[in-house]
Amino acid sequence: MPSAAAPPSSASSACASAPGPAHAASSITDAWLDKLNDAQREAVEYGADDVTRPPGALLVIAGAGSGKTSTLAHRVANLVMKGADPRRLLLLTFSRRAALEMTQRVTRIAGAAPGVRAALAQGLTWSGTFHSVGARLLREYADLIGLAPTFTINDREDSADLMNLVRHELGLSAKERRFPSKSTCFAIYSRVVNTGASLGDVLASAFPWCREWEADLRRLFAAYVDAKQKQSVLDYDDLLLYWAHMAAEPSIAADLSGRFDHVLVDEYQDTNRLQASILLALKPDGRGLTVVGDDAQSIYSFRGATVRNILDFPAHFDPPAKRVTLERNYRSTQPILSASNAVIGLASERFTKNLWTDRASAQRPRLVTVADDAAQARYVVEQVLAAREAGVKLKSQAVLFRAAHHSAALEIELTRRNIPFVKFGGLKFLDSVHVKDVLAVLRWAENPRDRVAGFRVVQLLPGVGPATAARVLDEANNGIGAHPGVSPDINASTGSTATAAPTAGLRNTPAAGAAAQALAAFTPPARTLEDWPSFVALIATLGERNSPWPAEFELIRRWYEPHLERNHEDAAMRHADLLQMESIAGTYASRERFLTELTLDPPDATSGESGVPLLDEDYLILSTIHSAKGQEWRNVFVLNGVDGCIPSDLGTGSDEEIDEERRLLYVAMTRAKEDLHLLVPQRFYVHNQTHLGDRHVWASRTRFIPAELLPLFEVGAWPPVPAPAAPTAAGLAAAAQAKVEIAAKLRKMWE
DNA sequence: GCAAGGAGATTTTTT
DNA sequence: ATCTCCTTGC
Repeated sequence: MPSAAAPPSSASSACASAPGPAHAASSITDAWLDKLNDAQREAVEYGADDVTRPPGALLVIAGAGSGKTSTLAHRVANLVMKGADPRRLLLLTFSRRAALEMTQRVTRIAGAAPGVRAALAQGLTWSGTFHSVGARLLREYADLIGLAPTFTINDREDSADLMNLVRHELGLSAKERRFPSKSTCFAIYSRVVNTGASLGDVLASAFPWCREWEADLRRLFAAYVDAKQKQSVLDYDDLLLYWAHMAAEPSIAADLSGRFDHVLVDEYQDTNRLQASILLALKPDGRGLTVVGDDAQSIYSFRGATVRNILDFPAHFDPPAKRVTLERNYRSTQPILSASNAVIGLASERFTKNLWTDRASAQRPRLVTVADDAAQARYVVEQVLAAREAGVKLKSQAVLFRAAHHSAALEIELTRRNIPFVKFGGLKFLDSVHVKDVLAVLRWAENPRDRVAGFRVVQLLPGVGPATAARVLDEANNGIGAHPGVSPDINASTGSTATAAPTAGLRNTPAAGAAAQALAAFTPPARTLEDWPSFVALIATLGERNSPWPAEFELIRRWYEPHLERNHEDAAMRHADLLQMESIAGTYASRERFLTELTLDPPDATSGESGVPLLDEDYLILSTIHSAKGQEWRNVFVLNGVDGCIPSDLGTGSDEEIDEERRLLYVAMTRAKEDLHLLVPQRFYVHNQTHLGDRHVWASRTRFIPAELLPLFEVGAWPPVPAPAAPTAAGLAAAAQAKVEIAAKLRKMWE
């Protein structure tokens, strides 16, 4: 086994000293690979005979349910068995969930060889999302590229808030015609960064209604970048952008790419240009590079992901990348697969894979018409309970939907019936005000230049609004000064970071101390006087780092309590959240780790009113289709299979968008192993859509299942036997109409 | 001049 | 549930 003290860059010696596992493993190698089919085995063994000379690039096209994760895990395990140093493997996955699963599976698969298992357990350290790996590398190289090593990371909301601050400073909010909202501005900026396209092109293709603002937006983005650098703050895109520039910098590139012998990427169809450029910079000739993906499951183009990455991959290299296609599906029954294949077969762009399975079944996927949202919820609950009676755990059943709020009615029904569930996607625990407040205090303590955090924190005090907060922050900043290492060139493509003098990086203690002193000297408004001293004391304590890590969190929570109670009716519930967070905080090694990892890998589940179910408890899965990627369940329910939901009203602008919505339905359907239910509510309730108030919308079956596909489904209605008084479509329309009219009359009384 | 609270509109999907 | 605009009150 390689000695733990070996520096990462001394690969060959580490490998040479590790003949044990390779030899011990070879005797069992064949046996454990026998479970793989020919294509999988080809992908696993490609170029693995001699791990000291990594082979050219490998592209694995892996259809839904074709054992993609397992194949990737086997490949990693095989490389390690053949002597590759696990610490020199870079494993990039899409989500934290996927990263975790990968690590576990590799460990399990390699478990047959004890030496390998031990090597993996402590060695497979470079495994994570692009963003989290980027953050780690940037902290390591911060001094070399003029970043403060204590930089904090803004999530999307924080980034939009910063965009907003900058927008006000530039006076762009006071235009006669309304300027795009902060989140739109940020979305445009992010798209430019991630696609590598020009601002003009992005506006024309994705934000045509903002074209008139191009010049102002350009000014805004320049100021935004400037603000981030002055504040030592990075947004999500920066983690990739700085990484890409760093990897392209000759003085750093050799060291950076030299530390990884093999780079393996999962879900490659969901990467964007910027991520592809990082990979190419790390492995310019493709040696040691493996990417796995499925063009039919590309569902993140709204984030700049492009299928072209996967389609163009082989031709990037000379000789072209080796290509292996996995077409055998191990997950679903034949009827489910046939229906899914038919749906994706109607895409305007043809996909070449033809998934097959030998899992026969008489049960076709069900296409169930229900009256409305409420009936849909009742149907799901009854079917779920019936399946559980028959021995199917709640955990093996999932309900999938296009948009997070589509499950609202179902959540109410589940809560009413006391059925535990966990919801993935949509609003996060971290998005709630109280959690963000507390995190802002932490972030401000960690990085006193972080204006968004400070702005938020100071305004928690009664009597402090935007104007006073701005004055306080200006005072505090005067005491700190800009980070000396700021290199304005880093965002320019020609940026020469070589000139950026390495700095020791301002440790935040002096900066935070200076900020605290400025606060103490500040004269707050009269209404704030009472709360000021304890606030200053808190910031000073955090700045001096007088209390050890999780205790800091408790200090903040105790300080925050009165403000929480003053501002929120439901303080008790929110307080419980904070207590829960406090216990989570204890599981992180330091304040910095806690902040970084919470921002990059937020806990992605929220649960029903009854609180988070215990891990060993059984619970139903609710998930957006996006968050369901890579998962599988025995029974799957897809909600709202109607036009306007899938495809979403907002995603029907272009043919490409429609095809992406189609792939979304395909992804949803292919999650099911045994039983698939597609729900089609006839009537859809829209909230606050017009000034007339709420209204019902008549929906029709999704255009992705046209009449000619119906034979592939078991078509039916629920409840099966309509009650005698069941309203007709016309009756329902009349009722809906009457409701609106009565509501309007009642309002008229007071006009 | 500024903070605070209310009304009304608006909300896909995520690292 | 949140953002923005508007009014009221200090």
